[in-house]
Amino acid sequence: MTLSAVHARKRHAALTERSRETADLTLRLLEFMTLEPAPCGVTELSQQFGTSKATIHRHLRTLANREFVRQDPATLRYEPAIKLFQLGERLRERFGVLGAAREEMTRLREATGQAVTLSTLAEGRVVVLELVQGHTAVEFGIRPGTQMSLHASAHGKVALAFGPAALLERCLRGKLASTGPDAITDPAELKRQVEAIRQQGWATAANEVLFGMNALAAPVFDHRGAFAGALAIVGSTQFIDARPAAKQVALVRGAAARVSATLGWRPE
Amino acid sequence: MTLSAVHARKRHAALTERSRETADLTLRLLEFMTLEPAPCGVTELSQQFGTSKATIHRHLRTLANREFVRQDPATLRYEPAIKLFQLGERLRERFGVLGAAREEMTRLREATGQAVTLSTLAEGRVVVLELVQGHTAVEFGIRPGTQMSLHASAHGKVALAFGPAALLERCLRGKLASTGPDAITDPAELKRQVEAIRQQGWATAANEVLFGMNALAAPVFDHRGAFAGALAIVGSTQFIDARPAAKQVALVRGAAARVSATLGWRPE
DNA sequence: GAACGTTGTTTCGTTTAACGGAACATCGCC
DNA sequence: GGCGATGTTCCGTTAAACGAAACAACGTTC
Repeated sequence: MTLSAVHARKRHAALTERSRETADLTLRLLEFMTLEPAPCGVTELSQQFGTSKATIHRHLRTLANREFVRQDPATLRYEPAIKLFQLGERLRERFGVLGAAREEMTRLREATGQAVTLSTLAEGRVVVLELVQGHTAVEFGIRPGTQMSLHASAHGKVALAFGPAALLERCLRGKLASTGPDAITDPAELKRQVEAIRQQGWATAANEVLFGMNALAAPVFDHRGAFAGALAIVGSTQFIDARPAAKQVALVRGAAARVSATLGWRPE
Repeated sequence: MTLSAVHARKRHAALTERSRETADLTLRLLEFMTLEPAPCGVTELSQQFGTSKATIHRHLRTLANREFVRQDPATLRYEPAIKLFQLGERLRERFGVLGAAREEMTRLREATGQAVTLSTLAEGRVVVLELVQGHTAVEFGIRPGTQMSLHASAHGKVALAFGPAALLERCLRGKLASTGPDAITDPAELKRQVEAIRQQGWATAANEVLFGMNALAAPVFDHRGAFAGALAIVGSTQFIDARPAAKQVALVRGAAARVSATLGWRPE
């Protein structure tokens, strides 16, 4: 092995997978274009990724052949195609908790008048799976696909309290970024709160994500008793107090428990 | 050039992009795994795609590095990761008609009691963008991401009537597959119906998708007057008659018109 | 209206990285 | 304990990805 080869190998290992792989560029392109708000041009992308226009063009063609992206006939620019959305929806349906929760979500909305959200824990991330709009005048827009912070949201704190222990440990080790006015930033305080949430079986997060907003979340478990997600009502602090009404707590916990039961969970 | 090389070249041209491109395999893998209901194994995939296990493994690693797929630590099998869902949701939000319609959709649901769906026309396909659940006991599950047939659904027929003329032409030339009990299969009949829909400004499709189900759809236009999608109520034929009540028609058409207005459309 | 500066696209020879066979490391099962 | 699965790694071969440069099709500018 030559010296430069050794260096190349080292660099490879060091950067933990550089853009060595060609397919990798295709994936990066797809992701970039999806996060970009407007269609992208070949030249623009070639500058962005530091490669030639020819390469970008070839990759876009590959993506277009599989209908992952499309080219606007008028502007000649490229953008993600509808297929990506359709595949994403397919993936959503994989989460059993969603099917089990839908009915209960609308019922909870009727009972509370507030918007209802369902989240799940996937790959260590809390992601909103579904939203049922509330009946209030102003609506908070926690759209499906949104990723909630672990330490500064009701969904996240429920996941910390009832999800795998490793998740909490990792979260406590990391930096607790302040995502909103009243977000928790002290690890000790977080640990204390999570413990309380585990005891009481529900969590709130007033002014943690957005000022004036609160959520009340309860855990859902699957047939093995493993954490499957969180069900929550979300709305103005005017309707969901930092110390929520006993009735609201009972409604959310009840709904979550019934979803758990649908998933085959049986309380010991 | 050898003879086999000539053949290979010919095959390449004939099949209009075979699996020549390597990135192409990555995309096919991603799509296949998403449509598959359960996680996939390397061996299984290598048989499915007719390549070596080594190749499949390398591609899966590439996908995993970008977090498009994940490997179940327990079973070692691979499945699409949550990122795909998140990207799909990003894409959905690109459709302006969705943001403009959300409020009106819940209002229409309140007024009619039926489930409300919004579709758009993307790359010649009618795709359901959003669903607002109804208040009825049994719910029809037209989930977001679903692709509706052009000729045998209310959404599709509205697209044919108010979308680009080329779409209708192409549809009339193709075969009209029967997707439900009362689906239209005769091109002449379809042409006649589409004409009527264009005149009256709305469409129904009783028993076309599913027996006992009907939908009532009206078109939405953007600021340029171009077809932007369709708004519909969907429910049992018990509630939405094949000849729907005048009030229902007025409600749906009114809602669609207000969404159009939000998009900047002004009636001449 | 001709010259220019864009854009996306194509070609082509070089070189890199994708390829598959085979060996390897685990695991579960009989 | 050996068998038959699995997923993973290695390595020499070769095919396909690469970038430079030429190209074609617009818009703009002087």
